[in-house]
Amino acid sequence: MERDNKVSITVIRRLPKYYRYLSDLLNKGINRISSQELSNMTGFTASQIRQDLNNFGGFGQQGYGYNVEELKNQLGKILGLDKIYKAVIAGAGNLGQAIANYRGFQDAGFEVLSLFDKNPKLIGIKIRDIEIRDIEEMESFIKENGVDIGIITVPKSSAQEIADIYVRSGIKGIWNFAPADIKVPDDVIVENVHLNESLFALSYFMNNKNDYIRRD
Amino acid sequence: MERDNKVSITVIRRLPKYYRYLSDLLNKGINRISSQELSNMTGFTASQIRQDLNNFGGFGQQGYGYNVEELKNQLGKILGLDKIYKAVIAGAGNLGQAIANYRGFQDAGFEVLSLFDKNPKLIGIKIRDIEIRDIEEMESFIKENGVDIGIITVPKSSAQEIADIYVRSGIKGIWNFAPADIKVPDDVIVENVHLNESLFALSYFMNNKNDYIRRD
DNA sequence: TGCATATTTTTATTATTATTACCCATAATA
DNA sequence: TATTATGGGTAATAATAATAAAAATATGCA
Repeated sequence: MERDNKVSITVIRRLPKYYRYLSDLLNKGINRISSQELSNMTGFTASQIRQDLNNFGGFGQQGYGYNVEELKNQLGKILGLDKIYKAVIAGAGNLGQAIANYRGFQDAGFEVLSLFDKNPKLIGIKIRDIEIRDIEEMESFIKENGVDIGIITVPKSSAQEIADIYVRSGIKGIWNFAPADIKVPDDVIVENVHLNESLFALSYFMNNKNDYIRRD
Repeated sequence: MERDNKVSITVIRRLPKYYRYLSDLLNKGINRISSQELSNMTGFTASQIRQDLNNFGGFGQQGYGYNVEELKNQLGKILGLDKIYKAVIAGAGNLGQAIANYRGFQDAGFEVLSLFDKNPKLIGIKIRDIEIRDIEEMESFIKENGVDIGIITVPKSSAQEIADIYVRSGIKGIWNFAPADIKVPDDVIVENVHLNESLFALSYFMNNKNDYIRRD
């Protein structure tokens, strides 16, 4: 699916939100939606929504709006949610277990094959049928099973080390929860979830209610 | 600390990252840093860093750079990290426990006073001295203890219900992990952590390596 | 069925916002 | 004291979003 004009990251970051609302609509049995209605739901302007979607093709119909199911499927395809991803989690602490436990990711096509930890007390335990294995076995496990995504839920101090193992094993996507910026080759994608930064932003907004430009 | 010109959210979202790097530098005993060096570390341009910081005052010195400790303290004050916040967590599942367990938040001044859940099997258990209480007691607990921040780690279906309790109890800041957009009055700040959206974005980037404008 | 009118997307244009580049004053350094 | 480093401020550029105009479809009614 080649496109001439590259899409900006700000647009891409909105797509999952559209996708979520479309899923909700579909569950409610609604099969037709206008950009104006989507605007009311999401808080983005109707024109922005139309422009965002038009980056990827004309999914709408003048005078009609968008077909919910079709648009959801199209966005799913754009986001790559029509595929199955194999993932592993490095770090079987609370956060790693929380992710392993959450059914939502599996439903979206992200299957956690195994957790890994160095703590002998955790090794062998199963989280909802997902076994915790020795971190020493991780590299060979990834290679043998063709894992796509590596999740990092270890402490900051060993995050880079884990990232290096992932890269060595051929993983091309890393979901990083450690509060550190890890270094990887250009062809490996890192998506960070920096909870600290989110919490600090909340703190700022609470303390400076009128000193920033609000945009819902 | 009144300022004429409001600051954009994109700037504010970068501040916690600067703060993190400055903390790292301070821990390494480095007490002087230039915008160029910060640029090399963070990936933002030096010019952007200077402009971001200048929104809040001239913390640097021409010909010298920035004093790490002073800049860190100033950013901390701007972010509101010079205060102590009392927080509670609604939802004592894996994610709630993960947050309660993470020392980093406490070190930054965010103290979790209690977890709440409706599951009788969890009530009474302690996570690192933090007790899990019956969700029925949450409202009175918040009022009695003057809680500042409410964290939501319950399933999507009860997220709004919890938010309503928080609002009724007088909480002014909500950290929401449920994959839903909750509705609150204007004076209540909601900071969302939508893990689904982050994961979907990762999926997009993995599938469309050259179709978006990369900006580290 | 056919026409007039309401909707609603698409495309083009304009306005706003964000980022980068540049110059100058100041401080460090040798 | 000369040279280099560096941030602050301002101007220029680029990116993003909003607006307006245009085209296509649906809907209601005679």
